[in-house]
Order: sequence, then C-alpha cells, then structure tokens
Amino acid sequence: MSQEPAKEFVHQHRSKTPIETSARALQILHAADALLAERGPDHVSMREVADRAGVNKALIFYYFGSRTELFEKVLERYYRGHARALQGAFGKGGTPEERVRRAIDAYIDFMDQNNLFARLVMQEMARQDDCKLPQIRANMRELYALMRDEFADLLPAEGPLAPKHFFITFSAVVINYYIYGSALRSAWGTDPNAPDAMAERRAHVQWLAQTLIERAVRERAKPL
Amino acid sequence: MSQEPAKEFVHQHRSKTPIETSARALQILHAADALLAERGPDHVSMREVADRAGVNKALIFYYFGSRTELFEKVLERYYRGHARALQGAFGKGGTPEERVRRAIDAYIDFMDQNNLFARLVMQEMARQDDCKLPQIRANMRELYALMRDEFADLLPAEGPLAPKHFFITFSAVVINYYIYGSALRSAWGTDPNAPDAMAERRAHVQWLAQTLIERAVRERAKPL
DNA sequence: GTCTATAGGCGGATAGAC
DNA sequence: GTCTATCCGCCTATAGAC
Repeated sequence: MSQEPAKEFVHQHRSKTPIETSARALQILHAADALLAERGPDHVSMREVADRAGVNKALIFYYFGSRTELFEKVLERYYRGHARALQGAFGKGGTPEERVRRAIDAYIDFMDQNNLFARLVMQEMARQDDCKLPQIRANMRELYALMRDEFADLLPAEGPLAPKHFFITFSAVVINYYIYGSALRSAWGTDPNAPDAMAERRAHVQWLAQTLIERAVRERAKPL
Repeated sequence: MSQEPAKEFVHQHRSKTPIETSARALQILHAADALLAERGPDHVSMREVADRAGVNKALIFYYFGSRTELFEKVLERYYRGHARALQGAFGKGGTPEERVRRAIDAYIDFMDQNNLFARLVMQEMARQDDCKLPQIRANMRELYALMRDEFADLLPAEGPLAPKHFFITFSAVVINYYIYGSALRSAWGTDPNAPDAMAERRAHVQWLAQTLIERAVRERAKPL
C-alpha cells in the first residue's frame, strides 16, 4: 500500500494539542459527522454543529480553523476506514470467483455500516466544480489502483472489458442503492433498507459479479 | 440555504403571460439551467442567475415567485425530455437482446446530450433530506414502471433478478460515468469525455447488458 | 481553552417608481 | 414588465474577556 507522503502541516487550527487528544475537538468532529451525513455539506451551519456538540461556535474555529477544514477532517476519517476495509478483502488467494466475491462483500459491508458516507462523497462528486475536495480524487485513484492490480491477470488491460470500466460499474452498482434510498421506497412501495431487501440487493450484486467475471475470463481465454 | 422565511401563503408567479411565451422568462430559465448544472443548486444564487441572464434580480421573483420554483421549472423541462427519449426506445418489438440494446442506447444518448442533468439529479438524490423535490421521486416511479412492464416477461417478478434490481443497476452504470467525470480523469490519466472513451464506455455497458440478459433469460427458462 | 459579542458579507425576497 | 433601492436574517469568522 502506498501511503501519502506525510504533508507538512501548515497548521490551520491554533490548538497546541492535536485534535485527536482533545475531548472537545472530538465532540465537534462527531457532531459534524452526523450532521454532514444527514443533510450534506451545504446544509449544515457551524451554529448547528456547535449546538449538537454542546460547545460554543467559536471553539470550532479555534480547533479547526475554518468550516472547510472541519469537513475535510471528517472525510479523512471515512477514507481511512474505507481503504482499510478494502485492503483487507483483497489478495488473500483463492479462485477469481472467490476473490471477486470477497471484494464485493467487503465493499457492501463497508457501505452498510457507513451508508451515509456514500451520500457525502456522491454529493461532492456530482458537482462539476472540480476545485473542491481533492481528497475524493486522491481516494478514487488509490482505490482504482488497488482494483486494477488485483484483477490485472483476469481482465484485458484495454478496451470495454478493462478494469477501469468494472471499477466504475461495481462502484456504481453498490453505491447507488444507498443513494437512491427514499426514492426507491416510493417507486417500489417497500422499504429498501429493510434487512431482507438489503440481503436481496447483495445477492443481485454478487450474481452480477459472478456472471460478468465468468464471461470476461472465458473471453480472455479465447479472444475473438 | 435553509433561510426559508416561514411564509404561509404560496405565491405563484405574478406574470399574466405563461412563462414559455416570455422572452425574458426564457432567458432566466436558460441561465438557471446552465448554472445549476455547473455548480449544483446549493451554489447558485439568484444574483448570478440574473447576471448571466442579463436581467434584473427582481424579475426572477416576478416570473417564478421563488428560488425553489425557478429550479423546479428547470428540472421539469429535463424530465419531459427524459421521459420522451426513453418511451421512444421501448416496445418496438424484436428479440429481448435487441430491445435491451435499444433501451440502453437511448438512455446513453440522452445522458450524452444532457450530461449535466445527471449531476443535478444525483445531487438531489444524494441528500438524506427527503422533503425536497418530489419531482425526482415521481420521475423515478414512472421510469421504473416503464422498465418493469417492458421486461416483465423476461425477468422473474421477485428476488435478486427482479426488474427493480436491474433498474438500479443500469441506471447506476450509465449515470455514474458522467458523475465521476473529473475524478476519473485524474485516476486514469486520460479524458473520460473524449469521443473514443465515451464509445468504449458504451460498448462496456452494452456488453454488460447482453451478458446479464442472456443469463437471466437462461435461468428463467430453467429455474433452480 | 472556552466563552460573549459582534463584525461584515451575502442571500432571498419585497416595495414601489417608471 | 422591468428596474432601483432596500429590508432583514443567517452565515463564517474574529476580537477579546475570563
């Protein structure tokens, strides 16, 4: 795993103690986390964060410097969990089918437990304006590299069956289920978040993955 | 932008002439359209819309009543085009494979031509807060009904291979390519919007669709 | 470190002249 | 119909007391 080179801290927050060791800062971080997931970055004010955290608004700026930096810190924690969850699932040997199944399961597990994270990332990505949150791009690059290496021997390097397309495809198929949420409830008349509905979706994705990987491998063995 | 003053009364726009026939109103609509797609609903102010449209800010409220109603009007036009494009592609006979291919092509064509629309819808859906824009849910319901009817004879009504899962799956696989945009450019080192890249993605999705439909039909013929 | 108080800007929306 | 001028609330961020 290639870690980011430790960046020089152009320390924005004025606290002497690091954020991780301050109880107050953690309260703020958790409050921001919850609110971000509930309403999205554009619908959360510092006053609300302060209220939920039970601290004064000014303290947020003392610890985090600015609204943007606070939200970046929240995302950072998610990305660490994300990378950890997926790295654990890759590269433990087995048949291609087993490897794919494990990777998908790990991905879905993570989203089940952090289903609000999906919304956050999606909201940021859906904006055309690139300049915000380069973290997302960095994370995507890392995740793509992980998958490309893992499946380099199963898929052709180029063309419509290249790993890069499956990367988008699986990411989309997994994530969007959580994103669509309440819109699905309305279209289907049933609750997409009920345990049996979630299990059924997982079965769909796994069926999809097995079907695709089987044919992709077959075609790679005997190309056109 | 949660600074909605709790207005009791609902004000329609005060214009006597319908919006479609007023040149000024159309200017505003087009400016709002462009800005919405570029930056997302939360990052567009009425001042900006007015500036780009070359009209006075107050005129927006004269024609559309409120910020929310203006944005709803923009979405409405997209949804009409969306429904039209897809209805044209469905139900023209042929083998299941041909029908699927046509539907996917039509969907991708629409997104190619309205690739900013995808961002808009995604941004709204990614929010947990349901109460906004019931249009999105209504459209989704309609679209789902369309697809369910079209493929009722090909897929089992229930379980992991039901139309409702393929609905999410295809929607996700097509749309997210446009959403990811610049993040992909950074991960791949090539331009995902270049004509050959778009053609390759289309080939991927069609390959995917054919693979899935083939196996789904096979399994329906001889269930487990 | 944590608070109170406030600055200063921008946002949506309205009133009313023309 | 279209504009000028303005209101007022909420926002991020800072100054400074304790």
